[in-house]
Amino acid sequence: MKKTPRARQRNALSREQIIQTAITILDDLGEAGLTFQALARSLATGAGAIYWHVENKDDLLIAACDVVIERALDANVGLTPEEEICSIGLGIFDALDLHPWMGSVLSHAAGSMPTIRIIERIGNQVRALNVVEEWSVVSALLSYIVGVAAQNAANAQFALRKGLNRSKFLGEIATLWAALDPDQFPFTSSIASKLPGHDDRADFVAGIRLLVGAIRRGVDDAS
Amino acid sequence: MKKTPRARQRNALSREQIIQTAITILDDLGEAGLTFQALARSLATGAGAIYWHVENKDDLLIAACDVVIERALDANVGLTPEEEICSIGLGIFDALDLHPWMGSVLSHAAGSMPTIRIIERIGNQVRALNVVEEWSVVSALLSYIVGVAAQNAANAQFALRKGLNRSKFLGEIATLWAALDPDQFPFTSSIASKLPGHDDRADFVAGIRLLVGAIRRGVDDAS
DNA sequence: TCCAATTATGGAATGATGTTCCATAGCGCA
DNA sequence: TGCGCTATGGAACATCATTCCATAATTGGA
Repeated sequence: MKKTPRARQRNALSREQIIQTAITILDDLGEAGLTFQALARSLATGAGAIYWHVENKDDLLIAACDVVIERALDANVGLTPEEEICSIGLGIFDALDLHPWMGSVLSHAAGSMPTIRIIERIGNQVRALNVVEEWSVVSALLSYIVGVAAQNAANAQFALRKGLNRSKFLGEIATLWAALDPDQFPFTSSIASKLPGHDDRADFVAGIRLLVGAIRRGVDDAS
Repeated sequence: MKKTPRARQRNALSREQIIQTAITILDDLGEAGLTFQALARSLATGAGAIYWHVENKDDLLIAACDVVIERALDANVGLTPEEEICSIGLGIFDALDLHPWMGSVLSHAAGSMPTIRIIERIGNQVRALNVVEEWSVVSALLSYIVGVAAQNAANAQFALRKGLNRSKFLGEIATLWAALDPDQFPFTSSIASKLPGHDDRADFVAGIRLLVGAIRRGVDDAS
């Protein structure tokens, strides 16, 4: 037996501890706030020591993302497949809203753990719907959910970096859009006023329902 | 009159020239390849000079993105609104596939020019459909199109960075997924084999058609 | 035509970051 | 007690974006 992971140092530095600390820093200071120096300071150690437990920054970010995603997905059961898919989507939307740094991580984490977890949850519900092209449907739902949630998170992150709250941020964009040349950008300039009061979360669910409804209809048509 | 933008230096350094060179570098070397040093070398100047024409790297990236998006959107006319929306989506999908670096730029460019251009094009078509909740619909389409296209581009970028071509990359992920514990990840492990042969572009259009169809149906139901 | 102001340049400095290196400390085991 | 493995932490390194600054080119006015 070579593998005896018993107590090592006095104050053991563990991968889990590193990931948790990273999440705290990311939540508090945003994506740019997580540096190996800051992380080392928080953990009262040096940057080099962290690399013993973590491959590199990407590895750390994906691991952090995975922890949060796992938590976000463990709730909701006993609903219809359609409602469950909405619930999964909302769970991810809210998680990204709370942890905006996850957006860019999820985008660069193709095929890795956090994505797999989401696919698995959606996939099981889609399978329960007896769809023919399972993977196409799951792929579309995954892309929509992650894509929209990430977009929303990016706005939050952007607002945070500029020290504005969400509504101030949307107000600034609205002002910008309202000032556009109405001849060149008739639609965008006309829609500007509706931007601040807009409920992104509600539209997000509406989009999922649209997709799920269309899928359901496809199944019904075939039968 | 203070503003006389006539010929300045012998070999004038212009914003347009900088942006074009940046696009070339981004296409050739990927996102990480664009540094101010590399850009200065290509332009036979110093890094400092570039800052006279460009605010910072984000500004440059957004401007580069805008040029490509503008080109990608200037085609197609004379179709039905539904088909035009599909066509716009495909234009963006293909542009991101050809220029994978645009994915992360578009995600961080909320409310700025490239996004405005897309919204404008989609918005005009949606308006032609006489939808009640215009902005909600446009918002959903925008998110889906940019989200899915960016996700696809991220895969391409990731594959590029690992020196693999697209199918080798998908094959690697498929192997990874196939090796998952079937008890813990029944869906993902079962779907692994279908990953490499999968046509993302076709599914992308299918998703748009699903959304557009649902919107259309909503309009018909109301009338 | 010459001069001062403005516009523009390019290369050197700055500061921050991810990552690697390395001397050494803690710990289990013989 | 000493050998070897696991860990540690801080210094060193290379790379960037960005800022600074001395100075060149150009222009508009006297």
